[in-house]
Amino acid sequence: MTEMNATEATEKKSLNFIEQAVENDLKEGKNGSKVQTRFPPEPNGYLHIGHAKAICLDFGIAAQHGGVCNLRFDDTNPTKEDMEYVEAIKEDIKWLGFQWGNEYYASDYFQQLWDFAINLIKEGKAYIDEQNSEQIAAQKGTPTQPGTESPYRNRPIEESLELFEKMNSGEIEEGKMVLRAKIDMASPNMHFRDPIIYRVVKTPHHRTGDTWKAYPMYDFAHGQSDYFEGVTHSLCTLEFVPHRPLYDLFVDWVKEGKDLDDNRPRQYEFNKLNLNYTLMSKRNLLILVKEHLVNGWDDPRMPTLCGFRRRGYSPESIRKFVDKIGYTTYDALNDFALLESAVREDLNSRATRVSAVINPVKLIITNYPEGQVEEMEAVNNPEDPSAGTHTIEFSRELWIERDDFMEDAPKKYFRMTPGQEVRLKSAYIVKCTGCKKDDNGNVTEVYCEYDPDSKTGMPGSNRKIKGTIHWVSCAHCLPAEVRLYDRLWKVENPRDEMAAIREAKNCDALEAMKEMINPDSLNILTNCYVEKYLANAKPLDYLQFQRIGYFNVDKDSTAGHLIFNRTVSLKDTWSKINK
RNA sequence: UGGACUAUGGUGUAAUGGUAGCACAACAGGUUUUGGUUCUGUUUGUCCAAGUUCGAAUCUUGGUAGUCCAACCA
Repeated sequence: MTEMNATEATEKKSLNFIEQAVENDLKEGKNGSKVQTRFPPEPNGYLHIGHAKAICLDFGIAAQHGGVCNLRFDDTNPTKEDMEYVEAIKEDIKWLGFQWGNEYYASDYFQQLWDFAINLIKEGKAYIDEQNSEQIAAQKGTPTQPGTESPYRNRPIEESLELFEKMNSGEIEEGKMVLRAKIDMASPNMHFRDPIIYRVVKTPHHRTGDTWKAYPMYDFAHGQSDYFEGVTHSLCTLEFVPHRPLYDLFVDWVKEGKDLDDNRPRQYEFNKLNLNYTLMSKRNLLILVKEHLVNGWDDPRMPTLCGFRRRGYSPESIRKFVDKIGYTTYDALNDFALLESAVREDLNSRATRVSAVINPVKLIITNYPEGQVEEMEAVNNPEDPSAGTHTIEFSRELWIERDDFMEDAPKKYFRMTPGQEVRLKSAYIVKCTGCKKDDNGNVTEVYCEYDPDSKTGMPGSNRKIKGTIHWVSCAHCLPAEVRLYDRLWKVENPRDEMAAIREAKNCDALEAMKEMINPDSLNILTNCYVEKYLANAKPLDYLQFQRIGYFNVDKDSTAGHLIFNRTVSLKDTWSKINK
């Protein structure tokens, strides 16, 4: 854990149920009172915020007890995996603020797992099944009915041994045979009904190439890998609860006499993250990317960590959010507003305040001398005096937000309207005198007169003025593109909704997605102006466009074409009143 | 109609047999050179029923509702 901030570290709170279980294990002296965890992603996609929840726990539990958390890539299915994902995953974990101990790969254990499988065959605990997947599935039974035994279940050990070698040598085609553990076809736990533990895959593996043709399944790799590494607490999400007895069984088998009874990994399960208006599963995110419904894994509308990063979320805000939602065994649906409150809270304390006008209309100060330019002092962050100030040029012609002028304003409108005084942030108090309109009645220019004694810092500025608006000087600003994001999905629970649509329309995932997607999730504004101070802003410089929201420079931004992403808007009580 | 798991304000989460608390959201007000921030206050909750107990959100039983499990995915 690298950069925990003070509030995170000192905020004392009750232990979650996993932390309590770990404390308890320690007290009982299990695993020699040692803690070791692992974060085990499959390199088949980019990490999303649900993974962040797992990462915070895996690394957090280890750190709490002076243990280590290793990174282990669960790369047992070469058809889906790629080194591109390995690199991206490592980058995202580091960005989140965590450092793993060792970097392991399940593929490093292929030989050990193979040897173990051979032993099981020799002990009569595994056999080669030559049936196809349909036959095997049919014999599996149903949750309410026991399965039936494969005709190959009791074949001679020598035969299984020989065929297993052939599965790996390339002589056997994919799907023609599998290795199954001989357990219990009548078990109420479906995972015990002679689970497939090895299958043939001829796609080259991203690390081991074509060395192997027979690959272990998840259930046959995970527990053993944990055991090989010395993992004590194997933390995963709730859908693996039914796998736990199998996890324990295989660990028992692989340990067999080789280690102390108590020295073993134990699986603990917590609820995975569900966010409303968000689709989380990697399978579906992959469809979004492949079908170009979004612009890549790091599209700022994606719930991926790289998406949040590009959008302008800080790693601290994501950790804060994860900390707030907690870990339980309840299948919760979290409110996206909680994540937004976490990022606002974090960015409020650190973002540099700047001036940007995203929907401009010209303001002319009719009594301000033409050609005159003043340098005004702008506070970088009122929450943090040490952040200092920067200068911003002021002149006769300014851009202000179109929203900040109304010819006929309602009673509580504190902004620019004829006859009303308003403060230009960090500059002068002005009184609106009117506006000019085109033939269609659109306002083209707004006019005002300034009070020369009211400059910020001078005594004359200490007047009570209801409204303060931001501005940039027309002759001293930079054009910019601003991208406003809204939720990607129209429905609150896209996961359930998608299932419902697919059921009702008998359609594929893509079609259901197209029906749920929010057509207004991206709004590109090309006619924006920002103050010159932003000429050299970089991605990951956290910014607040005053009175608008938090923004971040997009990775595609250039000096000649500035692009900003809105991370999240500021809370806006006015728009609520106005409704 | 098999097994496993779960149920606390709108949402999430605490309470470990002893005052139901916190955060977000919502609402009202004060402060404010961001209608931001901040501060104060308000509204809203133990799924149902029976039992055990001096005492139950917590333990028991029975309901009800939800989640997961029948991939040669992880």
